[in-house]
Amino acid sequence: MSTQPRDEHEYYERIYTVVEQVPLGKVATYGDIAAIVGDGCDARVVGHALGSMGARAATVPWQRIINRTGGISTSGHGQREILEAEGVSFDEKGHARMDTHHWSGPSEDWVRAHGFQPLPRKPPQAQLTLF
DNA sequence: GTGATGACGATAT
DNA sequence: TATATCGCCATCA
Repeated sequence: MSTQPRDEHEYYERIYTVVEQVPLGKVATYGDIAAIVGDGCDARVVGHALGSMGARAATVPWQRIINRTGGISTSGHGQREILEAEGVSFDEKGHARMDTHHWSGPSEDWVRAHGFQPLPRKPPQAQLTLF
């Protein structure tokens, strides 16, 4: 089989499923969602998926997905206001406090149950002034 | 099948 | 830390 048996539409569905796992008051980056979905999924694909779901937006917390800089990539959708209503704090520069509201990722049990990939976190001591 | 686009990420300066 | 440039992959024309 050169081509994969799964439907192309399921590729986006997979992304929506992961995004729905983001709890209230938490935010995740496009890269994080892509990493969990795996299968070569990238941050750009996640952005397109969220913009192409249409009616699915009513059930998918797309507003909790922001770029790696903690800024809002969208405009005219009041995404920042929604996040503030969710309890997410923003910096004076318009950047969300990723250090406080960054989603730790889904439970490994959930990930394994759905056949997804764990969230590969970067080494924490790399930016800590461990002296 | 090729080229261009896009709700991005990482690295370099 | 912010800006600039390249790279990444899927979808559309």
